[in-house]
Order: sequence, then C-alpha cells, then structure tokens
Amino acid sequence: MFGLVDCDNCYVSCERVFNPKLEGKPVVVLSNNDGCVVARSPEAKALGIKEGTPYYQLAEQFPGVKIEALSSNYTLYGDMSSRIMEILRQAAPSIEIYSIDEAFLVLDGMEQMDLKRWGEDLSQRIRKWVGMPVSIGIAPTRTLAKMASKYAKKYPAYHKCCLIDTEEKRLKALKLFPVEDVWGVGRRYTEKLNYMGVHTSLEFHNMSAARVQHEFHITGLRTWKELHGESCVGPDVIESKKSICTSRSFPHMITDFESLRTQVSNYAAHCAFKLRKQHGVAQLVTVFVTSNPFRDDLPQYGNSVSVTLPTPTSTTPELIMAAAQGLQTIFREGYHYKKAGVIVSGITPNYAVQGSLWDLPAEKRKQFLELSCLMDKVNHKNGDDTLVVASQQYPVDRQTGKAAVFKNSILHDHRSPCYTTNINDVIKVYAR
DNA sequence: TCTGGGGTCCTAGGACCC
DNA sequence: TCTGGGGTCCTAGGACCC
Repeated sequence: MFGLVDCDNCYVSCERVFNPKLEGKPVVVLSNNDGCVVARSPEAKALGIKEGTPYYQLAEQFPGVKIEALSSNYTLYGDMSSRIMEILRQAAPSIEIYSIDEAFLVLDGMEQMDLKRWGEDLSQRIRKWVGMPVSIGIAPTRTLAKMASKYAKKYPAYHKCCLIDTEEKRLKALKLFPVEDVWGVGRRYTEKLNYMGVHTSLEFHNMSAARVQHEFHITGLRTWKELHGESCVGPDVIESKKSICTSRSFPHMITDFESLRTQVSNYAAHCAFKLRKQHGVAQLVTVFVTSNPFRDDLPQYGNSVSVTLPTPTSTTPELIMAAAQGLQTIFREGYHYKKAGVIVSGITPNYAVQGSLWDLPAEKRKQFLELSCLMDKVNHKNGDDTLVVASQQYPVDRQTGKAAVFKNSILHDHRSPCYTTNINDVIKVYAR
C-alpha cells in the first residue's frame, strides 16, 4: 500500500500559521514579482478566483471584495515543508518527497494495521505539531492514493484520510472521479479522452489496454494499469537533478545587452551554486531569452542556445562565461526582453570528471573551484549574494551608484516575515 | 502599468555507424 | 529503370507534474 500526504492550500496555510487573522478570509499567495495567483484559500476558491489569475485583474474581477494578497515566501514554506517531512519520516517505513507540499509513503509491512485510523492520527499529529492541515490518501498504487487524497480533501466525513483497500471502494472511487483529475492525465489527454467520449476515470479504466497504448503510449498505459491496481509508476526518487534551471521574469523589460548579461550571469551563478550543492558538474549550459508575449504591440522574439563545455564543471566563473558567450549569439537589438534563464545539464558526479585537451589549465580550474566554494561559505554565513562575481552587478548605474542587478530585482511588496528562519524578522514582528 | 518557476519522461526523426 | 539492412545516439518538441 501507498500513502499520499498532501498539504491543504500549502502556501496559504503556512501564512495562516503565523498570522491567524487570515483564517476564514479569502487569501491568495502570488508568484514572483507579485505576478499571478499561485495559491488560494478555500474562501478564495469559493469566490471563483482561478489559479494563475494575474494579480492586477483581481480588483477588476472582484470589485469591492477584500482579498488578502501575499507575496510568496519560499524560505518560510520550505522550512515548514521540511518539518512535515521529518514527521512523515518517523511515521512511515519509507517516504518519497514528491514536491514541497506532497510526499508518498511506502507502507510495506503495514497491511494488517487499521490504516484508516493510522492516517487520521497522522494528519492530526501534523496539524497539531506544525499547524498544517494535510489530507491523506491510502491505496494499492500511487495514482489511486493520489485520487484517495483528493476525496479526503473534499469530504470532511473522511476525517482527512481516505482509504481504498477493496475492489468495491476502488470502482466506486473511479466512477465518481473525473478523468482530467487523474494523476498523469493533463490538458491534452483530457481533450482527447473527452473527444472519445471518456469523461470519468471508470470509463478510462474500462478502455482496452491496446487502445490506451495506441492512443496514449506507454505513459498513458501506465496510468491505466495503476487505476487497475497494478503499481507501475515509479517514485522518481531523484537524489540529484539531471538538469538545473534558474529563470526569472523581469519586473521591467530590458532592451540592452549589458543588463541582460547581468541577469544571465546571476542565473548562471545560481545554477553553479545548486550544482555544487549536489556535488555535480555540468557539461552543457543552455541560455534562453524571450520578449513579452502579452505585448501585442511589440515585436516578439525568443531563442535559446546550448554551449558545450570542454570539461564538465561547477565553478561560477566558467558557467558565467559560457552563459554570457551563449547569450551573445542569441541577443538581437531592438527587442524588449521580459524573461531569461539558464539551464545546466549533462550533470555527472564531480568525482568522475573526464579531462579535455582543450581545457583550462588544471591550476586555473582549481583556483576557480576554490573561489566558488569560498563564495558559498561566505554567502551561507552572511546571506545570499554577499560575494558575487563582478559581472553579476554590471553595469553600475551612474546616477544612483547602484548596480543594475538591484535596479531590476524581483518585486515582492506583500511578503511575510521569515518567522522560522530569520531571527531579525521575528524581532521586528514582536517590536510591532 | 501589471501576466511564475522548475522539473521529468517519451517519441520521432535525423545523423551517423557498419 | 533500378539504389539494403540494421543498429545506436542525440536532440527538439510535446506531454506531464507540482
């Protein structure tokens, strides 16, 4: 049996733990730059606020309604998440962390227990110890466990835990569950299934395996098997990432190469940091830029390029240089750029690096690596971006004397304090 | 004025090999 | 007029997830 633990309205619930005044009100949490809605309280959902709604449209769509809007605070959510995961680790034989607000539990050897009761207790414990409401689904496959958790979330009578452990329950659950809500069925598959006259997961379940395989390939067939109770969707427990991406939209559009290069340098530096953190090195650096697709009045442009490094590396200077080199080949004058990003891939462990004839001298790389690790240490101790490579803050604004990077940094005007990780934030709150 | 970020997997088709 | 057979690897794009 598998369990799936899912936080209810994760980001909003995190905020409410430390600000109880938000209870019972429509609350939304916004994406970077306070761009659009990424999380909603039940009250906000009831109002009809859709996920992904641009923040500025809320006032137009809901005139006169008081909606609490908060900037996202990932430091807080990440810390709350790790507390919950720690409880799960102690509760289950093994867990697979699936995302910041979800984890699968592998319940091997617990089949004889009263799993319904066990799940209800676990949910209550998390609520009591961390303050987070969670819904739990338990079933023979991960896909069915996901389905069960949605039932647990929707119907209070389940007491936060829904168990699918008999044929009867499985078929009943399938019958009442829209196929588009099945894990593994996205927008495109839904369109196709609806066109074929399939609307509930039971109808999908009743299709022939051959037909499913033909129309939806191996991925669709796996989902189909999972609904039949055959476990075949892997946990994807990935110790180290196969690719690492850092990308951002800019609050103000960028037209000049220097400013864009500054942003790209920062993203490359961040990728390098994440890479070192997982003890990896990357062979490929991809840079992409796009204009603003919402501005019909402006010419559109988007492009990407990959730069292969002679030798895989994780040093900040090398990855910045590769990214800047890539940017040079795709940058075009005359466009208003809204977003850029850097992806590093071809990742291997850093102990198995194959050298190259055309490489940097070993001594130079060693220096770069030592420098990068030193930066990590200083930045960990004193805060992000205490030490940066010069190109990350170039050019300096002649009027203000401030670096370009600060001129275009992310906006988050409604961010809550980092209650659990920053003592200064906590002191400020109490002082108020 | 203002529209997010970060991943994985699969498949088809092209390049290349003998 | 006619131009083989069998394979691997890589990449872009499309699907999915949160």
